[in-house]
Amino acid sequence: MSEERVKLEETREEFVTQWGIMGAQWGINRTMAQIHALLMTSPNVMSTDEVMEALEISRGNAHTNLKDLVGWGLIRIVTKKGERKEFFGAEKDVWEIFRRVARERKRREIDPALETLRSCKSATEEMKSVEGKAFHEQMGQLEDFVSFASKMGDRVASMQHGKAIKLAMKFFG
Amino acid sequence: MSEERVKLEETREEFVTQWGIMGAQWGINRTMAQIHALLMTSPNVMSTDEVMEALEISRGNAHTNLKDLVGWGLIRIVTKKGERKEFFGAEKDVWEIFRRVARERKRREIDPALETLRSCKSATEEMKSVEGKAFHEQMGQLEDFVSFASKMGDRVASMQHGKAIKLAMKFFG
DNA sequence: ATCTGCTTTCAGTAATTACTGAAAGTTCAT
DNA sequence: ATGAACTTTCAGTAATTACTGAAAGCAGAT
Repeated sequence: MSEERVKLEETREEFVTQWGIMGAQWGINRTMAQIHALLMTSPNVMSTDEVMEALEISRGNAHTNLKDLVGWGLIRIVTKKGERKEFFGAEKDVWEIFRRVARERKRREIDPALETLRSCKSATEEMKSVEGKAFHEQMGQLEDFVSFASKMGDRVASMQHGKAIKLAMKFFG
Repeated sequence: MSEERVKLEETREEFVTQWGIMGAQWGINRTMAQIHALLMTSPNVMSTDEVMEALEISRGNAHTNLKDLVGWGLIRIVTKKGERKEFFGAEKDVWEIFRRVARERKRREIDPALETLRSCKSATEEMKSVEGKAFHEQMGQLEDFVSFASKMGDRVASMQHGKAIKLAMKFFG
């Protein structure tokens, strides 16, 4: 039985590591992704000190990344009565995780990018040269695509899990 | 008329900068994204030296990132007859860009991550403890979601632009 | 007012990632 | 074989990003 414990912990570490790598590839800081993985697979909420110990990181690092994760809406602060310290628990439902990430990335990254595309498009609105027209056209296509994808994302992210599944079925069927 | 040139170049720089920022946020190296932006908005193919000059970067840097972009299928090498040197031209169709990025990210990042999820899932297959079962279940949900999303991506990416638009219309309609 | 237990900040440092530039490699023409 | 015109590599360096740990801040208990 304790053998099982050991194997579980090993497996969990494998997962934490891989989730960290994946996060890094997608522009999320490695530690943040690892903390997320840790909490996602923790049966109980964890304190800052527990996170520090599990990942062998400093208090400052743990603190910053925990608060960032709260900012992304991926974990929540839990206070136990009688205890002064904060505990953290992760959202475990994958669909909900997806929705929150989608929403935040849109807000933080897509919207500003769209702003630039629009500005570049309108700055070249009246141009007469072939180059100017081509550039304007290219900006228009990018803007259309990005804003379209963004709207799609919104739509999907605001659906209930069940509805999304149904829609997906149509797709494959 | 030359005033227009100046404004166009300024605007193009704005775009190159923003595309670089966006790339960085999505885990792509800034310079690579900037070169991509530059070539996407260039009426003609460009040589390594022209890219170096336009972005004020070294030969090594230009070379590495140009070749990486070729690896992603986002730009192609063009050789002019009589000329020995290589020129580079970007795919400009946004749908095609999307398809290629989707395909590459799947191959490079999603598939390996899925591999780990499956391995973690099967390593905890037979566990009897509550923690073991919960972990196994969580891996299963993640695997289902990731592989589902990946399949969806495949599907969309292998569609013709027109078909995708139709599908999207159903969606909004 | 002071202490205790915790959270937050941040200057300094470490680790990682990206870039430079020069040298080596390649290819083709003579 | 030699050289010209390019491409490729890579050791060294710079820039960026992430982390540490100690100090400061804060809130409730005494």
